[in-house]
Amino acid sequence: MKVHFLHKPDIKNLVNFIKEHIYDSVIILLSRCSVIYDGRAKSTLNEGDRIIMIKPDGSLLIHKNKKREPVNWQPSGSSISYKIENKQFIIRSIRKKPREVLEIIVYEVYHACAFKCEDYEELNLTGSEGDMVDMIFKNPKLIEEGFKPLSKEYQIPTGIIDILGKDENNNWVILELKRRRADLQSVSQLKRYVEYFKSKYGEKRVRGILVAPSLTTGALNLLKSENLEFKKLTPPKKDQTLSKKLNKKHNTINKIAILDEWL
Amino acid sequence: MKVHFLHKPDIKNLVNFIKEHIYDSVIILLSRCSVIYDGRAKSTLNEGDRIIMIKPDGSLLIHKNKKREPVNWQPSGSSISYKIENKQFIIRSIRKKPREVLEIIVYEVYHACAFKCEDYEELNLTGSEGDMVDMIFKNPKLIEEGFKPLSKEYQIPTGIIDILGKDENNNWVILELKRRRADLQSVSQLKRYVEYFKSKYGEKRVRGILVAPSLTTGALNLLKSENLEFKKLTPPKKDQTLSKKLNKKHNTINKIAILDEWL
DNA sequence: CGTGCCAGGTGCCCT
DNA sequence: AGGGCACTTGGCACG
Repeated sequence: MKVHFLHKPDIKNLVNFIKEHIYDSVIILLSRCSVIYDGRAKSTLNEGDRIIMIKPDGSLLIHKNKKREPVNWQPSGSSISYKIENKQFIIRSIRKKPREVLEIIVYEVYHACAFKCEDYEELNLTGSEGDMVDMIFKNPKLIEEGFKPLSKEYQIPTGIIDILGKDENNNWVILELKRRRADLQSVSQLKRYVEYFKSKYGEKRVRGILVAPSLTTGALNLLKSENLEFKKLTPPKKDQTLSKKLNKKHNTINKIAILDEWL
Repeated sequence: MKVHFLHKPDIKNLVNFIKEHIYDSVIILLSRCSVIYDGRAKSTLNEGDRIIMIKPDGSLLIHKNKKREPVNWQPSGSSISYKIENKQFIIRSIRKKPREVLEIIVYEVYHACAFKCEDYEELNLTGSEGDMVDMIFKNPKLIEEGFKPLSKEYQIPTGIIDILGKDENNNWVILELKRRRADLQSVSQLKRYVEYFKSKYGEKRVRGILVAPSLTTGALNLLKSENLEFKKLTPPKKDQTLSKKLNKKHNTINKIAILDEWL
């Protein structure tokens, strides 16, 4: 059975339900609750309707009716316990390191379900910084004619250089890549690497290039005043076989079932 | 009615269910699905069991059985459409800016619920950077004897200074606060502000202090080599009335119902 | 483990 | 709308 559920369960049935499915299924509670959290920070949340999700890996999410982010949570690896107290159901999640305690006072559960969530597929994502790195190593002249990339993720005391290379005049070239619009922080990061290299190899022999699809105004100003350079480059989205397949299927079906309309 | 649900719905009932509750209730689908996303990046996710959550504000989450983070999502403000295609249910979410399209091919819905999620309470959180700012303004000698904070969030061309002040010798003092262990990036940030101030007021008249509970090794090294300073300070967790109340209640109840045990 | 840093980061606040 | 940045950031990869 994929899904078990209880509608408006009494507290006894709820406890048994949790006991049966915890650490095995994803448990979802549509509930009225309040939340206390104490850990890296500390928070309280008064009584209201929320969705509680408890995953088999110990992660716990409490969602409000808005936004992508949970209002409270505990990451995977946390351990769950629960008890009845004065006819209220209390869920406690404890994270060991750093020590964080989350406590949910559940006043009412409108609906509970447990989902034996079987999933053997991983996300296949493209268009990230790593794809930019690959692209530049395959085709270095995207940076400039004569650019020779030497190593990626090159470690120095002040951080990790995305791509280290040399230009046609044998100057060191430090690339800092950003998959999205680069900001002040990106410039500071590049500057930090360049300054270390300059202290080692001399002012004249080191260049720093920020590689990104665009720049904020502040970043551009700082970049110029620091004699750093900018190269416009957008992260590539690789052709994904599956994506194509699904889209094709999609299109084929469209021809057959023309009447289908988006609602 | 707080919660409506369908167990193992056929596709027609499912469509009506969605039509009835979308943009009004939080809809949760326990489903087998695949996902295509194209926007800032691009991804595919093959068939598997996942939890789909659609909130009234247009945010959409697709959760696997692990981790705190959704595997795919769309933030609030996105618009949802859906249709039947070859006996499969397809959900499409479109975000306008930046343009991002998410498409879920739903092969099977094991269970669907819609939750009229009424919530008038906001999270009350303490222990954040803002609390550190307040603490320092209330008690400036936490930084050092004679420190005078002058303004918070002081804007300069290269960013925003957390706290700007003067020391007892009338030097400018720039504080960069971190609520958690400070890293290389924190030092770079402070350095960026300090360098702007030095270029305006001269080398000798400007100090930079990183204020945080601790430092990474790399950050400490960089800080020292840049003649910046460190002041150990941990963000305060304010006494939260509600938290106390709940804990007290909790304790009182414990005395009454001693037999309750954590499971 | 700590260090460093990317992320489709998200969300908040300010101009 | 763009900028700057905090976040209980989470998550990953590497030493």
